[in-house]
Amino acid sequence: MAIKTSLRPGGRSARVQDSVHQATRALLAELGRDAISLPLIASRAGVTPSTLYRRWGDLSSLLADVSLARMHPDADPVDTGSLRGDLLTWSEQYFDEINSVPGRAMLRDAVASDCTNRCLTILLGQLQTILERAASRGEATPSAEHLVDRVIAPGVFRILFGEGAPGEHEVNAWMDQALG
Amino acid sequence: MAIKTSLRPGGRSARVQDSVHQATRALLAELGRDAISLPLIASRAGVTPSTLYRRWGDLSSLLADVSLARMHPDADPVDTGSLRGDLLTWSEQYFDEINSVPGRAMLRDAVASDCTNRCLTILLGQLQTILERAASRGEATPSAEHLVDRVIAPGVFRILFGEGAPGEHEVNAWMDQALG
DNA sequence: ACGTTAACACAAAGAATTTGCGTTAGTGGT
DNA sequence: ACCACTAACGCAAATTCTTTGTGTTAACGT
Repeated sequence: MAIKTSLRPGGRSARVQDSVHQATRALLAELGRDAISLPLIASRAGVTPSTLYRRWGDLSSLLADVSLARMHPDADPVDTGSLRGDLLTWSEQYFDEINSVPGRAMLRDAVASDCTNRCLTILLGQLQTILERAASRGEATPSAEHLVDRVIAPGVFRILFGEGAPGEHEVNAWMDQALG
Repeated sequence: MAIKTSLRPGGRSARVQDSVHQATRALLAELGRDAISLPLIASRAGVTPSTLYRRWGDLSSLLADVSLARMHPDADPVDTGSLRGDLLTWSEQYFDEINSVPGRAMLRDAVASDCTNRCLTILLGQLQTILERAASRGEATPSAEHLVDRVIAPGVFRILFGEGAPGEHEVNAWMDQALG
């Protein structure tokens, strides 16, 4: 179910959201993904379950929302001095993250709910900052969409459907083809 | 949850499975994905809900199992006379199918449960028959995994995270690069 | 044919989800 | 600053889903 982008972002709604997000992260760390329920989060956050059901719809949507919110303020991708280096270190880190147990759980929740578009937006944003940095260095840059098609998509597909994250060698080959 | 590959595939288990699969397909067609529940399927199939919970675990796993079972006996990919033609017509059909509303629902259920490996197996099987046919014609053939990385993964990624299925022109370009 | 046990039925207990209605507190207008 | 409006929440009852314990059936091996 889609997250309701609150039409009234004022005091109380924001407080509830903060409280719920915080409770979710705490329980996620304490008990793990499979041991938490929506009423449990509600009681920890000091709100009634019906509030969460009306606002988020179900557990998957709430967890995806919380995970994606945690993703935003991550530091900018490291600057290695070259586009190729930036992309390689960033993608390695990215694949490692979503290949971890909580990472895969987040992916599943994101797919189950309907915030895959937010995932893509965040992803494209990260790539964009890398690409703009490269452009400011005078390097020739492909489009972010091209990188997604040639590198990110194969990696994510393997993590979701295949035998875990792609090897470093393979990512290198994909990257060469994408940049060359 | 993973599907329990019944250690006792004899009469009764098989009958129950048939009944459940049939009931699921019927309800899926009558009411749609979002209106069916596990107890509902159980009552239609003439079994108790606890049987379904013990055997399939949850609704996503059951639906994914039913969908994947429907996928197997599909006719072999059409023979267009060339590897490139075979792959293009097959992939177009494949993308159309998983981009449909029930197709996307199936994908979500497959990701939510743990039968993504079965998805990949079926996929590789289809590609393999196309590749073997091409090999028997004397054509040079890439590996099935390479095709997955270069063509299938980008398409599936777009359907899951992006703006729907890739255009025919784009698939053509991907295919050219994968084959050439 | 017989013993073994996986798979199922039944039912009760427990948890999650939905829903109706009253209340609180942002929001916009005066 | 005050007031009217209503989105968002609290509460609680009703419903539905899920789990679990126990007994029974029937498939499988010998």
